[in-house]
Amino acid sequence: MPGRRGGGAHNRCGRRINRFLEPCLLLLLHGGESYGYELLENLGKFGFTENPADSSTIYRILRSLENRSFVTSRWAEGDSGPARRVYSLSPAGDGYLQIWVRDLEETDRILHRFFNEYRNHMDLHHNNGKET
Amino acid sequence: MPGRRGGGAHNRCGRRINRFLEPCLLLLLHGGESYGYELLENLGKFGFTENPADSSTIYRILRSLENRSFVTSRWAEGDSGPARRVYSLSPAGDGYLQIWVRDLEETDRILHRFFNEYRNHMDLHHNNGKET
DNA sequence: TCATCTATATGCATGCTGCACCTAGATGAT
DNA sequence: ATCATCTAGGTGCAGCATGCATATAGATGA
Repeated sequence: MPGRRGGGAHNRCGRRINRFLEPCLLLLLHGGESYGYELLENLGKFGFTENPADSSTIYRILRSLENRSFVTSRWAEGDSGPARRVYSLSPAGDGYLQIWVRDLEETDRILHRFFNEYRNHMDLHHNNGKET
Repeated sequence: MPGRRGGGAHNRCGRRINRFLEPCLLLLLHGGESYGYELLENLGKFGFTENPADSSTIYRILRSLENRSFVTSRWAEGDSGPARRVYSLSPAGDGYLQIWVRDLEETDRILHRFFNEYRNHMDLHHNNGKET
């Protein structure tokens, strides 16, 4: 299948929560300036199964954050290897991270309301669920 | 702005978690057969802010579930109003709901790993966070 | 007849994301 | 010198998910 191109989001790994990589990157940058390639490696902390995202997504999110003035960037000569575009969190970006956290907390509440509905329902019907 | 059309996903209400309406509908249908318009009203249980989704999304998800044999449908004359397309959960659909639940539990773990990273980081830097 | 509620459905635009691919500097091996 | 490989950043494309606008149409009551 050589013509097989694109294919969209089959791997739901990074897509469970919409734009989730964005707050992860903001949080990493809150710890100090960094650049795309390094951020990509540090995203492992957030414990997705395997590597969290394609590099293209990372670079695109970083540019998007810069367009909205949530980060700033400068070119820096690497000690070794090609030059790096180093990003720093701006005060506005810090505020945006706070907004993201509150948004994710709301997501968490929604998720748990679902779990409650589910358990409630399964308790009433007390069939199904796990017995094979 | 009369020409303003489309506009995509500005309202992130239903989009926090990807395809989240699907497991909600499956859970509702686990409680017994129902139809689009009624399901739309019952989605309120899941406590999104305001109404959870556009009706078009609901109808499309239901057809998509039917294409994958997770639900079956039949036409039923309403006691009042137009005919309804009544959906029932299939055994495969029940299994699919279980898969969704496990998937959402994984999403929950990822979310909480983020919260842990966040709190950890903010504890260390013990500035920022909430003091205005 | 007409407005309104119920009910289902389609068209379009936009946003997000993964895969394939491209460019290019640095580094070490052959 | 040439080449493979690692580092680093980036673009193009396709596909999916979704909200808004709109269309269709039966039922109901003013």
